[in-house]
Amino acid sequence: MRLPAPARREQILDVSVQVFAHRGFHSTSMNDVAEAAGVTKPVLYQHFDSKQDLYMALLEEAGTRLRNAVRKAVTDATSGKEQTERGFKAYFRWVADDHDAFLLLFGSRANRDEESTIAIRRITAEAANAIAPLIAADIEGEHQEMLAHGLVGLAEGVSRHLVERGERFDPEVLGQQIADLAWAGLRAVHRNG
Amino acid sequence: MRLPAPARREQILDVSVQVFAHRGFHSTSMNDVAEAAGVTKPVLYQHFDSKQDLYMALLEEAGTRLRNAVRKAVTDATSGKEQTERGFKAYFRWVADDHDAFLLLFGSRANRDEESTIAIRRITAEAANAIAPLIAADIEGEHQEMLAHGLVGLAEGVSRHLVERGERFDPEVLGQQIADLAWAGLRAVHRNG
DNA sequence: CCGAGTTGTTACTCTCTGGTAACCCTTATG
DNA sequence: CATAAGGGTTACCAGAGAGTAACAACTCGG
Repeated sequence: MRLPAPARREQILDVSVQVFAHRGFHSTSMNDVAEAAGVTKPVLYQHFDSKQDLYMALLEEAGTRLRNAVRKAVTDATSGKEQTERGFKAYFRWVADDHDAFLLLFGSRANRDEESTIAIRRITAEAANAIAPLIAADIEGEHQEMLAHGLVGLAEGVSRHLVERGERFDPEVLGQQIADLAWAGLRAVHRNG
Repeated sequence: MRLPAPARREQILDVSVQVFAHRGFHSTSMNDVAEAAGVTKPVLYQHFDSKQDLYMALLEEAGTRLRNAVRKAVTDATSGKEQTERGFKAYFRWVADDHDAFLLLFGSRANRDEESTIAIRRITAEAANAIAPLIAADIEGEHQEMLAHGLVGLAEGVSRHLVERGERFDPEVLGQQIADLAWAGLRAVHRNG
């Protein structure tokens, strides 16, 4: 079945995010991707310079979708607590909806070389930076950042556990719970620190 | 420099944990490992059946050290809160001491194929199972497990952030803080859930 | 209905690297 | 000083997979 170039490009992105998400970067050959897309290898190279290039495009897209989802949710919240709740809910909604993208970025099969490591680290760092200001302002910056990365890890750990076991979950309920945990936890650190 | 077989085996393990930790599985060739150990490839195959076999041995060792460290610390604690504190402190002490092992298991360069994914998942699951009982008993089992994985992720996120940026930290102080966060957080989930 | 541009395929090349066969040192021991 | 025995090396094989050159086939405007 023939497709116009832009459509084919989109289809390749759609298909390859699935393949890479489940088998990882190194275990997936360009032939695998091509086969999954119903074409042959050279077609891939008409749209992407290299395997790395294709992979980076996927990471970029996934990261953007995550960022937008959370940013949009957090925007019109008034209190810090509300931001936290909305943020986590939006995050888990993204995980539920964009399953393969989650696995691509944070799944344990996400084999990473130099370049992709940096890309993923950047995405994680962005998430952490978005969270950092929520943490009590009288904690010093470096510390804030560290705790923020902890909370990102918290959400990541929960999601990975659920997604990799294929368990269903309600993003609203889950988000509320984890937000509660995070919020109360942060206040405790604040008090005791 | 010639070495007796057991010593050579140990040396290979020592050296390769460093190499794999920093460059990841797929980006590290057996020649790289051999070179780092100051020998040639066939020597490696006198001690390990395959690259995978060597890698699994490293994961196994690292996992055992982590498990022992935490288990030992938690053993003679009376209250759940004390267990939490000791557990996290021991964990961060392990991270600080066994740097490369941490990166091997949880670093973002930890490229994983089928087999190693399973091994690492098992280690993480063990950690989570150790934590699960600490979580208020009136939360149902599946939920407990999920929160436990979240806390593992929390510690992982904090460690990764610190280790990959090469920042120094005091395991006692850090462990106390994260334990505070976890403990207070769990109680909040308990109340609100 | 024709031909130019675009989509796709076949059939390679080339490199990298895991793994091995065959051989060479060094050391200890009677 | 002969001789195992074990530690180590050189030089190779074979497979996998990224990337490409050359060619085929569809389709759409004129």
